[in-house]
Amino acid sequence: MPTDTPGASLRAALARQQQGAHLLAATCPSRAVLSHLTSRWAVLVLVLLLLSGTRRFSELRREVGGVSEKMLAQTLEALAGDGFVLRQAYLVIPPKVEYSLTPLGREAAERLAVLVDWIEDNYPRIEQARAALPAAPAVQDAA
Amino acid sequence: MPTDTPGASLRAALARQQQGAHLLAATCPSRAVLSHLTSRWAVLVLVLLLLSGTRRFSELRREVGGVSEKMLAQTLEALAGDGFVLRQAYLVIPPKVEYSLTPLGREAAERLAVLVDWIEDNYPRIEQARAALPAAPAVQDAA
DNA sequence: GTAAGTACGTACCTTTTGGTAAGTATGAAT
DNA sequence: ATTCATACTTACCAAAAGGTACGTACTTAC
Repeated sequence: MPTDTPGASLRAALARQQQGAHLLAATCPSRAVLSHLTSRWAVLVLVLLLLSGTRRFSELRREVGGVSEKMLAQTLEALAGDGFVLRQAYLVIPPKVEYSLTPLGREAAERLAVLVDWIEDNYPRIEQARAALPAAPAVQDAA
Repeated sequence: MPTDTPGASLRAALARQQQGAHLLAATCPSRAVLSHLTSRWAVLVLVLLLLSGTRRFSELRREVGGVSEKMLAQTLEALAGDGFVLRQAYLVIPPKVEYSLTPLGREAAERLAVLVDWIEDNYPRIEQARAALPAAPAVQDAA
Protein backbone atom coordinates (compact mmCIF):
# COMPACT_ATOMS: atom_id res chain seq x y z
CA MET A 1 0.00 0.00 0.00
CA PRO A 2 1.58 3.31 -1.10
CA THR A 3 -0.10 5.51 1.51
CA ASP A 4 1.90 6.29 4.66
CA THR A 5 0.48 9.32 6.41
CA PRO A 6 -2.72 11.14 5.37
CA GLY A 7 -1.97 13.90 2.93
CA ALA A 8 1.50 12.67 2.15
CA SER A 9 1.35 12.55 -1.62
CA LEU A 10 -0.97 15.51 -1.61
CA ARG A 11 1.58 17.52 0.29
CA ALA A 12 4.12 16.58 -2.30
CA ALA A 13 1.65 17.55 -4.96
CA LEU A 14 1.18 20.97 -3.40
CA ALA A 15 4.90 21.49 -3.88
CA ARG A 16 4.76 20.77 -7.60
CA GLN A 17 1.47 22.59 -8.00
CA GLN A 18 2.86 24.92 -10.63
CA GLN A 19 3.43 21.99 -12.94
CA GLY A 20 -0.27 21.28 -12.46
CA ALA A 21 -0.92 17.57 -12.28
CA HIS A 22 -3.00 17.04 -9.19
CA LEU A 23 -6.49 17.24 -7.80
CA LEU A 24 -6.33 20.87 -6.78
CA ALA A 25 -5.59 21.79 -10.38
CA ALA A 26 -8.69 22.43 -12.43
CA THR A 27 -7.45 20.32 -15.32
CA CYS A 28 -6.53 17.22 -13.32
CA PRO A 29 -7.99 14.12 -14.97
CA SER A 30 -8.34 12.28 -11.66
CA ARG A 31 -11.07 14.71 -10.70
CA ALA A 32 -13.41 12.58 -12.77
CA VAL A 33 -12.48 9.55 -10.71
CA LEU A 34 -13.06 11.49 -7.51
CA SER A 35 -16.49 12.55 -8.61
CA HIS A 36 -17.43 9.03 -9.66
CA LEU A 37 -16.30 7.57 -6.36
CA THR A 38 -17.95 10.24 -4.26
CA SER A 39 -21.20 10.39 -6.16
CA ARG A 40 -24.30 9.94 -4.10
CA TRP A 41 -25.08 6.33 -5.00
CA ALA A 42 -21.59 5.07 -5.77
CA VAL A 43 -20.46 5.45 -2.18
CA LEU A 44 -23.33 3.35 -0.94
CA VAL A 45 -23.01 0.71 -3.65
CA LEU A 46 -19.28 0.31 -3.11
CA VAL A 47 -19.58 0.01 0.64
CA LEU A 48 -22.42 -2.47 0.33
CA LEU A 49 -20.47 -4.61 -2.10
CA LEU A 50 -17.47 -4.47 0.21
CA LEU A 51 -19.51 -5.83 3.08
CA SER A 52 -21.74 -8.31 1.35
CA GLY A 53 -19.66 -9.50 -1.59
CA THR A 54 -21.37 -10.42 -4.85
CA ARG A 55 -24.84 -9.01 -5.37
CA ARG A 56 -27.48 -9.08 -8.07
CA PHE A 57 -29.04 -5.96 -9.49
CA SER A 58 -32.34 -6.42 -7.75
CA GLU A 59 -30.66 -7.14 -4.44
CA LEU A 60 -28.74 -3.89 -4.66
CA ARG A 61 -31.93 -2.13 -5.62
CA ARG A 62 -33.60 -3.37 -2.46
CA GLU A 63 -30.65 -2.95 -0.13
CA VAL A 64 -29.54 0.55 -1.12
CA GLY A 65 -32.50 2.44 0.25
CA GLY A 66 -34.04 4.89 -2.16
CA VAL A 67 -32.16 4.23 -5.39
CA SER A 68 -34.18 4.22 -8.54
CA GLU A 69 -33.46 1.54 -11.14
CA LYS A 70 -32.22 4.19 -13.50
CA MET A 71 -29.67 5.62 -11.07
CA LEU A 72 -28.52 2.20 -9.93
CA ALA A 73 -27.93 1.08 -13.51
CA GLN A 74 -26.12 4.32 -14.30
CA THR A 75 -23.99 4.11 -11.19
CA LEU A 76 -23.04 0.49 -11.80
CA GLU A 77 -22.16 1.23 -15.41
CA ALA A 78 -19.87 4.05 -14.36
CA LEU A 79 -18.20 1.97 -11.67
CA ALA A 80 -17.71 -0.92 -14.05
CA GLY A 81 -16.31 1.48 -16.62
CA ASP A 82 -13.71 2.71 -14.17
CA GLY A 83 -12.81 -0.85 -13.30
CA PHE A 84 -14.09 -0.72 -9.75
CA VAL A 85 -16.84 -3.29 -10.10
CA LEU A 86 -17.02 -6.47 -12.15
CA ARG A 87 -20.22 -7.16 -14.00
CA GLN A 88 -20.98 -10.78 -14.82
CA ALA A 89 -24.05 -11.45 -16.95
CA TYR A 90 -25.48 -14.96 -17.32
CA LEU A 91 -27.41 -15.76 -20.47
CA VAL A 92 -30.41 -17.24 -18.76
CA ILE A 93 -33.97 -16.31 -19.23
CA PRO A 94 -35.01 -14.50 -16.27
CA PRO A 95 -31.93 -12.33 -16.70
CA LYS A 96 -29.22 -12.67 -14.10
CA VAL A 97 -26.34 -10.28 -13.56
CA GLU A 98 -23.93 -10.31 -10.69
CA TYR A 99 -21.84 -7.40 -9.46
CA SER A 100 -18.75 -7.57 -7.30
CA LEU A 101 -15.72 -5.47 -6.46
CA THR A 102 -12.51 -5.78 -8.41
CA PRO A 103 -9.27 -5.56 -6.40
CA LEU A 104 -9.08 -1.90 -7.39
CA GLY A 105 -12.64 -1.37 -6.28
CA ARG A 106 -12.00 -3.07 -2.98
CA GLU A 107 -9.14 -0.70 -2.20
CA ALA A 108 -11.29 2.31 -2.95
CA ALA A 109 -14.29 0.92 -1.09
CA GLU A 110 -12.22 0.31 2.03
CA ARG A 111 -11.26 3.95 2.14
CA LEU A 112 -14.83 5.03 1.60
CA ALA A 113 -15.97 2.67 4.33
CA VAL A 114 -13.63 4.35 6.78
CA LEU A 115 -15.27 7.68 6.00
CA VAL A 116 -18.78 6.25 6.19
CA ASP A 117 -18.02 4.56 9.48
CA TRP A 118 -16.66 7.77 10.87
CA ILE A 119 -19.82 9.65 9.93
CA GLU A 120 -22.05 7.07 11.54
CA ASP A 121 -19.95 6.90 14.67
CA ASN A 122 -19.74 10.66 15.02
CA TYR A 123 -23.14 11.73 13.87
CA PRO A 124 -24.16 12.82 17.38
CA ARG A 125 -21.13 15.10 17.59
CA ILE A 126 -21.96 16.62 14.23
CA GLU A 127 -25.56 17.25 15.25
CA GLN A 128 -24.29 18.87 18.39
CA ALA A 129 -21.88 21.11 16.50
CA ARG A 130 -24.66 22.18 14.17
CA ALA A 131 -26.82 23.21 17.11
CA ALA A 132 -24.01 25.13 18.83
CA LEU A 133 -23.11 27.42 15.96
CA PRO A 134 -25.81 29.65 14.44
CA ALA A 135 -25.61 32.31 17.18
CA ALA A 136 -22.20 34.03 17.07
CA PRO A 137 -20.09 33.42 13.93
CA ALA A 138 -16.93 34.71 15.64
CA VAL A 139 -16.00 38.27 14.79
CA GLN A 140 -12.91 40.15 15.88
CA ASP A 141 -11.86 43.72 15.37
CA ALA A 142 -8.10 43.59 14.87
CA ALA A 143 -6.04 41.91 12.20
CA MET B 1 -10.54 7.03 17.57
CA PRO B 2 -13.60 4.78 17.37
CA THR B 3 -12.76 3.08 14.09
CA ASP B 4 -11.11 -0.35 14.27
CA THR B 5 -11.43 -2.20 10.97
CA PRO B 6 -13.03 -0.73 7.83
CA GLY B 7 -16.72 -1.45 7.68
CA ALA B 8 -16.97 -2.46 11.30
CA SER B 9 -19.83 -0.28 12.42
CA LEU B 10 -21.39 -0.59 9.01
CA ARG B 11 -21.43 -4.34 9.32
CA ALA B 12 -23.16 -3.96 12.62
CA ALA B 13 -25.56 -1.58 10.99
CA LEU B 14 -26.38 -4.13 8.31
CA ALA B 15 -27.50 -6.45 11.08
CA ARG B 16 -29.95 -3.93 12.51
CA GLN B 17 -31.03 -2.73 9.07
CA GLN B 18 -34.67 -3.51 9.77
CA GLN B 19 -34.70 -0.94 12.56
CA GLY B 20 -33.56 1.51 9.88
CA ALA B 21 -31.02 3.95 11.28
CA HIS B 22 -28.03 3.82 8.98
CA LEU B 23 -26.69 5.12 5.72
CA LEU B 24 -28.15 2.37 3.56
CA ALA B 25 -31.59 3.33 4.77
CA ALA B 26 -33.25 5.98 2.65
CA THR B 27 -34.34 7.99 5.65
CA CYS B 28 -30.97 8.12 7.40
CA PRO B 29 -30.19 11.70 8.47
CA SER B 30 -26.44 11.20 8.16
CA ARG B 31 -26.88 10.95 4.39
CA ALA B 32 -26.96 14.73 4.39
CA VAL B 33 -23.58 14.83 6.09
CA LEU B 34 -22.20 12.35 3.58
CA SER B 35 -23.36 14.44 0.67
CA HIS B 36 -21.92 17.61 2.16
CA LEU B 37 -18.56 15.99 2.80
CA THR B 38 -18.37 14.33 -0.59
CA SER B 39 -19.60 17.27 -2.60
CA ARG B 40 -17.39 18.36 -5.44
CA TRP B 41 -15.77 21.38 -3.80
CA ALA B 42 -16.00 20.38 -0.16
CA VAL B 43 -13.55 17.52 -0.64
CA LEU B 44 -10.97 19.82 -2.14
CA VAL B 45 -11.47 22.61 0.40
CA LEU B 46 -11.22 20.26 3.36
CA VAL B 47 -8.10 18.58 2.09
CA LEU B 48 -6.49 21.90 1.30
CA LEU B 49 -7.27 23.26 4.76
CA LEU B 50 -5.90 20.09 6.29
CA LEU B 51 -2.60 20.57 4.51
CA SER B 52 -2.18 24.30 4.65
CA GLY B 53 -3.94 25.27 7.86
CA THR B 54 -5.70 28.61 8.05
CA ARG B 55 -6.58 30.22 4.72
CA ARG B 56 -8.35 33.35 3.58
CA PHE B 57 -11.22 33.30 1.12
CA SER B 58 -9.21 34.62 -1.77
CA GLU B 59 -6.39 32.19 -1.10
CA LEU B 60 -8.78 29.28 -1.28
CA ARG B 61 -10.26 30.75 -4.43
CA ARG B 62 -6.85 30.76 -6.06
CA GLU B 63 -5.65 27.44 -4.73
CA VAL B 64 -8.69 25.32 -5.42
CA GLY B 65 -8.51 25.28 -9.18
CA GLY B 66 -11.71 26.12 -10.95
CA VAL B 67 -14.02 27.13 -8.10
CA SER B 68 -16.21 30.13 -8.69
CA GLU B 69 -16.62 32.63 -5.89
CA LYS B 70 -20.24 31.67 -5.57
CA MET B 71 -19.53 27.97 -5.12
CA LEU B 72 -16.66 28.56 -2.73
CA ALA B 73 -18.82 30.80 -0.55
CA GLN B 74 -21.64 28.28 -0.62
CA THR B 75 -19.33 25.38 0.20
CA LEU B 76 -17.68 27.20 3.07
CA GLU B 77 -21.02 28.22 4.49
CA ALA B 78 -22.23 24.62 4.43
CA LEU B 79 -19.02 23.31 6.00
CA ALA B 80 -19.15 25.95 8.71
CA GLY B 81 -22.80 25.12 9.31
CA ASP B 82 -21.94 21.47 9.89
CA GLY B 83 -19.16 22.47 12.25
CA PHE B 84 -16.33 21.26 10.05
CA VAL B 85 -14.72 24.61 9.42
CA LEU B 86 -14.32 27.65 11.61
CA ARG B 87 -14.97 31.04 10.09
CA GLN B 88 -13.26 34.03 11.69
CA ALA B 89 -14.16 37.45 10.35
CA TYR B 90 -12.10 40.52 11.23
CA LEU B 91 -13.81 43.87 11.15
CA VAL B 92 -11.24 45.63 9.04
CA ILE B 93 -11.73 47.53 5.91
CA PRO B 94 -10.44 45.53 3.19
CA PRO B 95 -12.51 42.64 4.57
CA LYS B 96 -10.58 39.75 6.05
CA VAL B 97 -12.00 36.32 6.83
CA GLU B 98 -10.01 33.27 7.83
CA TYR B 99 -11.11 29.68 7.51
CA SER B 100 -9.67 26.72 9.36
CA LEU B 101 -10.67 23.20 10.31
CA THR B 102 -12.35 22.45 13.59
CA PRO B 103 -11.27 19.25 15.38
CA LEU B 104 -14.32 17.56 13.87
CA GLY B 105 -13.38 18.84 10.43
CA ARG B 106 -9.84 17.63 10.82
CA GLU B 107 -10.99 14.10 11.53
CA ALA B 108 -13.20 14.10 8.46
CA ALA B 109 -10.57 15.74 6.29
CA GLU B 110 -7.99 13.14 7.26
CA ARG B 111 -10.25 10.40 6.00
CA LEU B 112 -10.93 12.26 2.81
CA ALA B 113 -7.23 12.84 2.33
CA VAL B 114 -6.62 9.10 2.49
CA LEU B 115 -9.08 8.62 -0.35
CA VAL B 116 -7.69 11.49 -2.36
CA ASP B 117 -4.16 10.25 -1.89
CA TRP B 118 -5.18 6.79 -3.03
CA ILE B 119 -6.74 8.17 -6.19
CA GLU B 120 -3.65 10.16 -7.05
CA ASP B 121 -1.32 7.29 -6.30
CA ASN B 122 -3.37 4.80 -8.26
CA TYR B 123 -4.57 6.89 -11.15
CA PRO B 124 -2.39 4.99 -13.62
CA ARG B 125 -3.94 1.69 -12.54
CA ILE B 126 -7.41 3.14 -12.98
CA GLU B 127 -6.59 4.43 -16.45
CA GLN B 128 -5.25 1.01 -17.31
CA ALA B 129 -8.38 -0.72 -16.04
CA ARG B 130 -10.53 1.61 -18.07
CA ALA B 131 -8.63 0.77 -21.23
CA ALA B 132 -8.79 -2.97 -20.61
CA LEU B 133 -12.54 -3.24 -20.25
CA PRO B 134 -14.79 -2.00 -23.08
CA ALA B 135 -14.27 -5.10 -25.23
CA ALA B 136 -15.81 -8.14 -23.49
CA PRO B 137 -18.09 -7.42 -20.53
CA ALA B 138 -17.87 -11.04 -19.33
CA VAL B 139 -20.86 -13.19 -20.27
CA GLN B 140 -21.48 -16.77 -19.23
CA ASP B 141 -24.21 -19.23 -20.22
CA ALA B 142 -25.00 -21.16 -17.02
CA ALA B 143 -26.33 -20.01 -13.70
C1' DG C 1 -9.05 59.82 -10.81
C1' DT C 2 -8.66 55.22 -11.87
C1' DA C 3 -7.82 50.49 -11.07
C1' DA C 4 -7.28 46.71 -8.02
C1' DG C 5 -8.11 43.90 -3.93
C1' DT C 6 -11.36 42.10 -0.34
C1' DA C 7 -15.45 38.88 0.72
C1' DC C 8 -19.03 38.22 -0.45
C1' DG C 9 -24.69 38.60 -2.36
C1' DT C 10 -27.79 38.44 -6.18
C1' DA C 11 -29.93 37.71 -10.70
C1' DC C 12 -30.00 35.01 -14.52
C1' DC C 13 -29.07 31.11 -17.23
C1' DT C 14 -27.22 26.41 -18.47
C1' DT C 15 -25.94 21.81 -17.19
C1' DT C 16 -26.26 17.93 -14.51
C1' DT C 17 -28.60 14.99 -11.56
C1' DG C 18 -32.32 12.38 -10.37
C1' DG C 19 -37.09 10.75 -10.20
C1' DT C 20 -41.47 8.49 -12.44
C1' DA C 21 -43.58 5.74 -15.51
C1' DA C 22 -43.64 2.89 -19.15
C1' DG C 23 -41.75 -0.57 -22.36
C1' DT C 24 -39.02 -5.14 -23.52
C1' DA C 25 -38.38 -10.22 -23.78
C1' DT C 26 -39.02 -14.42 -21.61
C1' DG C 27 -40.37 -18.11 -18.56
C1' DA C 28 -42.67 -19.68 -14.38
C1' DA C 29 -46.38 -19.68 -11.40
C1' DT C 30 -51.48 -19.07 -10.53
C1' DA D 1 -54.96 -15.93 -19.51
C1' DT D 2 -52.89 -12.98 -16.29
C1' DT D 3 -49.57 -11.76 -13.26
C1' DC D 4 -44.83 -11.62 -11.50
C1' DA D 5 -39.98 -11.37 -11.62
C1' DT D 6 -35.55 -10.20 -14.01
C1' DA D 7 -32.41 -6.32 -15.67
C1' DC D 8 -32.57 -2.94 -17.94
C1' DT D 9 -33.73 1.19 -21.42
C1' DT D 10 -36.16 5.14 -22.89
C1' DA D 11 -38.89 9.39 -22.68
C1' DC D 12 -40.17 13.00 -20.10
C1' DC D 13 -40.01 16.25 -16.42
C1' DA D 14 -38.46 18.61 -11.88
C1' DA D 15 -34.84 19.91 -8.93
C1' DA D 16 -30.28 20.89 -7.79
C1' DA D 17 -25.73 22.22 -8.94
C1' DG D 18 -22.97 25.36 -10.99
C1' DG D 19 -21.28 29.21 -13.94
C1' DT D 20 -21.10 34.40 -15.42
C1' DA D 21 -21.48 38.86 -14.51
C1' DC D 22 -22.48 42.59 -11.84
C1' DG D 23 -23.01 45.26 -7.40
C1' DT D 24 -21.10 46.75 -2.73
C1' DA D 25 -18.21 49.54 0.45
C1' DC D 26 -14.00 50.96 1.41
C1' DT D 27 -8.84 51.43 1.06
C1' DT D 28 -4.44 51.41 -1.02
C1' DA D 29 -1.44 51.98 -4.88
C1' DC D 30 -0.52 54.22 -9.29
